[in-house]
Amino acid sequence: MSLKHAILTLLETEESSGYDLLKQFQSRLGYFWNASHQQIYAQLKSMHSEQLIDFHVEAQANKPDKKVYTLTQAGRDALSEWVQQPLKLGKVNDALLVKLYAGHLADKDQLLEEMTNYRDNHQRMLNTFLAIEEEYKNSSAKEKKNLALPYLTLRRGIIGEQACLDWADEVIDFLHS
Amino acid sequence: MSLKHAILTLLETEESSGYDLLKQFQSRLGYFWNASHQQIYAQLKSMHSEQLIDFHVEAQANKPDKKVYTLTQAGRDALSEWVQQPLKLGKVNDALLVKLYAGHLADKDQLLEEMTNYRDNHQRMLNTFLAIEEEYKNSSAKEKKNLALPYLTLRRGIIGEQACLDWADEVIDFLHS
DNA sequence: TGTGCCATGTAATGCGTTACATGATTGG
DNA sequence: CCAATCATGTAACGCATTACATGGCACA
Repeated sequence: MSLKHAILTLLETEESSGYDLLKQFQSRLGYFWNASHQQIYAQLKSMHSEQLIDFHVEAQANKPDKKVYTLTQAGRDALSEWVQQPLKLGKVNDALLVKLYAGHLADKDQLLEEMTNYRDNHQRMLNTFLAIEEEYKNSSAKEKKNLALPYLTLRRGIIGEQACLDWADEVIDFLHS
Repeated sequence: MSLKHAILTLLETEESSGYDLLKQFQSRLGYFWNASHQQIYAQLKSMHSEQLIDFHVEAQANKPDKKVYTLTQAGRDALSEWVQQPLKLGKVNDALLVKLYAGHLADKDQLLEEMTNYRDNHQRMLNTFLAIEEEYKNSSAKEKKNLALPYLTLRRGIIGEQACLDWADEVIDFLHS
């Protein structure tokens, strides 16, 4: 049950609405967590009933009202307790690899298209991450210090995406031969 | 719903019991799919009721009987149809990155232990994969040709694990500084 | 007038985890 | 004698996906 902790982590940095959290997951945090709006709203509701978070409604000009959530003390405590606990290894479930494994049942062009599509998607992600890295590198020494840990998670994204591209190139080469 | 297709893929290569499938996921296929025995047995049951697979009971000396499953024609068809369909991008949910992001709430030693543990696990995986790669490289030309696609999925494992190690080293360096 | 963004939700179904349950055989 | 491996399952619960639902504002 870690969507809960991902949300606590984001709220610890800044108060946000469900919609804000969604946007964060979709953009710069896409590397480490993904969740649908339905999941997020449901989770916020249940966290509120557990009193880990609180909210106030904020009216906006020309936009719908939003519920802005903040951590309670109990939420802060739950988060630091969780950070202290050891994790177990995450599991890998990669449908693309299943498909490749069974690739003799598809035709080469089909697989090639799948692979180039995969490559393009990861190239796009990598570009996004590299742009964020540039921003980080151009920030002040003080900011760099504050953002050191988030920066390391970004590095995971960059290194991981680069690995995806390297592998995709190997596969594409093979399929072309 | 892809555990189903992962199982079809394995059965397409060779008939297996639920237990055999579990072992395959745990060992050499660990990189691309993981599933618990409960999940596997439940899935086999439901696939059998959909008539994608068939089984016969095999008695063994000094071991419990086992149910050996094989693909039906419908199963074969379902698999090739699935291989033909485009996939959507898999989602990333990495609790370790959430933890690092919120790492200012933990103490350095705690994080270091978590990271070295992570590093060790991935080193172990990498070693396993490299050993399998050696086997592949020493096999006959004919076998190499047959195993070309599974070999590419293994490459994904090797490249991915290497990326984990590189990243872990960056993080560990940072935490030591 | 239609597309897309902002902003929030409910309901049904499907997938995964945890806990519980059994029982023989092999090797140290 | 104890632990591990082989081999199979049920039941309860929690997490994720898909489909359905609403409604205003901005921009072309």
